[in-house]
Amino acid sequence: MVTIYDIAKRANVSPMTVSRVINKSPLIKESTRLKVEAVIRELDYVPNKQARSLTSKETRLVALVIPDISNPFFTNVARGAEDKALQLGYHLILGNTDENPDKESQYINMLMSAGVDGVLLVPSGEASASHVKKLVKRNIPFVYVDRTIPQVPADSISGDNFQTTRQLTQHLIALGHRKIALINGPSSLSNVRERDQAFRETLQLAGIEPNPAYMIETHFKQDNLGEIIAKLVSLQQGERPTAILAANNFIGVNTLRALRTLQIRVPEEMAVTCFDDPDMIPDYNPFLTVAKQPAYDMGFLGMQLLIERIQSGAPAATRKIVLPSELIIRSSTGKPQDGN
Amino acid sequence: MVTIYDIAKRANVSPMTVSRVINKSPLIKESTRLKVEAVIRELDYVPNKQARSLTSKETRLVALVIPDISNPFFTNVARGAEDKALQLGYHLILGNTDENPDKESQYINMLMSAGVDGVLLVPSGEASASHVKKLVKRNIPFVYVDRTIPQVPADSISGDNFQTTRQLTQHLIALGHRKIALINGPSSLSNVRERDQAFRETLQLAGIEPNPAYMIETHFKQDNLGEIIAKLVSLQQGERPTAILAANNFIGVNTLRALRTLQIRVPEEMAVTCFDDPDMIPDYNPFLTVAKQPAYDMGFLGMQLLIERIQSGAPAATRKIVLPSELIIRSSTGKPQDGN
DNA sequence: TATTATTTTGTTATCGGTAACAATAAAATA
DNA sequence: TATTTTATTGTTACCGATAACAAAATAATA
Repeated sequence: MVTIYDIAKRANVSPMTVSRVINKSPLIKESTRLKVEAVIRELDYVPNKQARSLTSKETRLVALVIPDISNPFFTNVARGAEDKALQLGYHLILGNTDENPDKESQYINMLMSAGVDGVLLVPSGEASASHVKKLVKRNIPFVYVDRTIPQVPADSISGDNFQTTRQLTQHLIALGHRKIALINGPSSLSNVRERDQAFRETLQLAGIEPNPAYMIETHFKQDNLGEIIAKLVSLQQGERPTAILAANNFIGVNTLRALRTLQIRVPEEMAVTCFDDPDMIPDYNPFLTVAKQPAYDMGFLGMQLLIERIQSGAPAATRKIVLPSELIIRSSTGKPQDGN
Repeated sequence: MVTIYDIAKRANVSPMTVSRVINKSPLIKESTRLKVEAVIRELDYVPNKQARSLTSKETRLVALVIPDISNPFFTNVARGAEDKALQLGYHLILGNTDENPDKESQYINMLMSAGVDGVLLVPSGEASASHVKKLVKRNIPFVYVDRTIPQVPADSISGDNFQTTRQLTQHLIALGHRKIALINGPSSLSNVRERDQAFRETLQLAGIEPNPAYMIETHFKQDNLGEIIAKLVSLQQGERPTAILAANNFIGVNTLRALRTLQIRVPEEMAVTCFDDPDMIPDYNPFLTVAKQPAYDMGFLGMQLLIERIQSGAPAATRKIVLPSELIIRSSTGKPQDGN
């Protein structure tokens, strides 16, 4: 490996002078700079970041810890985060937690050891608090994306869960639905709690009393919702919900799949809508009515917040950015059938 | 930051002893090991990888350089690569090139400086040769994924372009199509050349002479194919193709979009099929007939090849893995209409 | 118990850079 | 020309860990 010592010898200067040239120090004579630069090019020298980090204390590595890159929502978050990181000269390390706090904890440990300058984190629940505190203790900046751990304050960027839930619920109500089920994620997630609350409030504002049988808690992963859906549709005639609001794209798709198995037509017999588009490339065969959250922007802006913190260009107080989402009405929602 | 020196002082041993404990050296007395481990836990010590890398010459960082994580094909590659990397104790750095050789070159430079131990690369064309050679020069192992640069040999993992193209083409021929257009990527990509060749051969084997007007070269990015498709369908009556084979998912989707704009029905007036499923979650509203390449496996196995090379557990000769794909027949392909 | 062998621990130098200070060369001033 | 400033360059020590060798502590043997 070519080092500054090799360059120094060949250019007949001291290593320190080479270091100064590399770092564009202004107190270098033009002639020596040219001489050194020539040798650098000649030997194809690339500075060793490990050695630099040892004194500078920064690695220019940041991590993005998300549940699953396969979820199109997080794919877009990742792309946004990567674009901003590249722009500011940082490298992005990717980690999938699968909503598993243990895996998340393992990751955080590895990342601290790898010396990342900061972390963009989608926490997997209350259980994340303990390892997030480790980041605080080590003074490693981090930014919450999509969800937060209220006990451990930090900058955050997320969708407007209240506005979005209201929008989707009101869309269904406006179509005439009054028996609406909410299939939500685990209540250990802050965004889940907000969606739950907004859902209840919106119903009540419309004079509909929330029905506990319609409030279902599951998780945000790819999975089989057969039982849950079967139970819902097997409710007494007149009790069966006419619409389902899925709290994320995986739940939305799994709901459709379960309904198909049960041979229940969408939207005729059951309207379905969800948070986040399940499609990366939605425009060729759009079907689901969704509330599309600005995933790319969340990643992009989140990375910006993070790097500002890293470079201490951020105010002391934690910042909270909430982005609105867009309701996209397609064909999975319609009026309820007569008799319901 | 807590260092081995802090641990050493507190445990009344030398730093070297601490180092030995951390590295599980067998020549440490049980009692001192326990004593040191206690202090390590007490002070919440995490070893500094930068310092380690300085002597060990390895960072346990690997990079995945792909065109665009937003393409579901590469999303799956990424997930596979990350899973394997984690399993073997490596961190994955993600880079999007957007099929742009300059951006790719910039990345490779940054990655070399970051000291990655290896690179999983989807090269963006012949122009990649120059920066790939830099990796060779620096002795940084890399593995080609999906495509290769034949001038610069290295391990590779890709789909079976011949078998897959044959499958798709034969599927169309079996349906009765004889006028089939191939909308391919840029011929600077090895997989594009293979698909082109396999397409011609399959046609000829069926006694169909490839029509130059049906062989179109574009690129693999999200884009508007309006003009290209308009030109195709405006061909003389009896000359217009009845089927389109798109060489990747983006082209497939863009083709559908352009056909819809032109109000041409799929599959009645035009059958459409493509490489790679455009859907991350395809099972809720499947439409496109596709040849699904095992993207996850490509990432997973590719990472395995790479890390074997890094740890010099690989044979000297370059290895080439070719994976078969699966034909998924859905509703975007059908028999050609009468009169064609 | 003295001596040798074996365990276990400590010292020193090094990895490739850079900060802090020292020294030299060139330019400005007396 | 001698002296002071200023512009450049060089030296030394250190970042945190580890390899290579040295030394001390303990156990085994005579």
